Amino acid sequence: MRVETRKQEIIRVAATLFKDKGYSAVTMRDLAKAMGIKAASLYNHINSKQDILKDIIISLAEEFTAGMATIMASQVSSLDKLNQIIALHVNIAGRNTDEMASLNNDWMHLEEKLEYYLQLRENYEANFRSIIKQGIGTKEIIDLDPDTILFSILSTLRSLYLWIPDHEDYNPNQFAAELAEILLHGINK
Amino acid sequence: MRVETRKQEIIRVAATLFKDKGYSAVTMRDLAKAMGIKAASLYNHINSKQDILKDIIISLAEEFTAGMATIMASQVSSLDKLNQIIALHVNIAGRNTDEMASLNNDWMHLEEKLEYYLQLRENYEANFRSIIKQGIGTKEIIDLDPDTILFSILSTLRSLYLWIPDHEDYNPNQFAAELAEILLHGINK
DNA sequence: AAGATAGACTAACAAATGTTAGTTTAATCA
DNA sequence: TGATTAAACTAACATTTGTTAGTCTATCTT
Repeated sequence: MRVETRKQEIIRVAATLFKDKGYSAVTMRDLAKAMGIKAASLYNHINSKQDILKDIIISLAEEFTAGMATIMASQVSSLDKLNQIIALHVNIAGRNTDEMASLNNDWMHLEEKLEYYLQLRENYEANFRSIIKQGIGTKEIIDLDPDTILFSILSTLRSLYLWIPDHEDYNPNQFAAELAEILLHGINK
Repeated sequence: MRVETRKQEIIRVAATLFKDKGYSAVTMRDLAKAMGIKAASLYNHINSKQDILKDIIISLAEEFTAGMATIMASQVSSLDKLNQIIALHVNIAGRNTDEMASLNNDWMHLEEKLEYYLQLRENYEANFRSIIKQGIGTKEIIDLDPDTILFSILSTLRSLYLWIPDHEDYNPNQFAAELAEILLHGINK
């Protein structure tokens, strides 16, 4: 089975609506209308609105966690790890632009899974920070506050979901390289 | 009159609630409870929920517009203009962390003022982009896609409202300088 | 003291919201 | 063919939501 189930279709359409208006502002009737059915019919496929959000966010968060684990295990320089992280974000964001909006903007509306999500995020950022610190230790990276460096890079990576849909002709690999150039080497000539 | 009016107090408290849950998820009863009064009492001071959002966002957007106008008029290098922009964001975000959340996350819920807001934003970004292009022209800035450079820097500047409250001891001027170092010269040693 | 004002209250509203129950229809499988 | 299933429907529900109307009270102003 390679085809999308009705449930997956609902979740995908929900993500596009969530991207534009946010989870709280999208009603089940909005979602139903976008699907061409009545709101009650949605419940033949999904359990609740909350469940849709959970499916969108948790699967994405776990994909980032898995990607980071691979990077942490690779035996390369800190700078190369940062390059891999940038490529990871470009890759995941490129395949999930709508879903990334929910991950970034609606995670606080998770209920049962909120704590789990926060654990994944803290773990991800801790790994990211440790790579930066290691790079500072080996003098690959300038000796500035690791939190500020992390904040700066991660802010840009988190916003990729906004940039990508406006540049449909972009080449992921080339774009990741250009972004790495800007983030790691700066823009000053 | 230097003291806060009741209306200003309501708007300020609303901004803190909007920051945590977003405009759509905050009810007038939530806001009333945070103020220690009943929801109906809010309407002795404000016209509507929408009006609160408008006040928060438009005044901030106009402050950015004014700041950008000053920078555009200054006769300095492109790189120095970028430094001024970074300082502008650190300054405004530092004094309005809660309000910045609405500007970033809830602008799409503006109704009558949505078009006006979008005009201000487009104008702001056009000025920002022109500074980058000029810098590329004078070889101050590397010759990469101006849109990508703008995206990268602006993503970080837009996220400042998240960084600042977690670092209460920060020195705005020193922080702006450190951020400029990272954004303009990169982190690679 | 009288009047005005600021700012709270109760009561109520129409509309919107997430969801459930039970039913119908059309396609698939034995 | 008959049974099963996937997926839609109508109707309704209990809450929640933003807001209005009208009232009361305490504090200023004249």
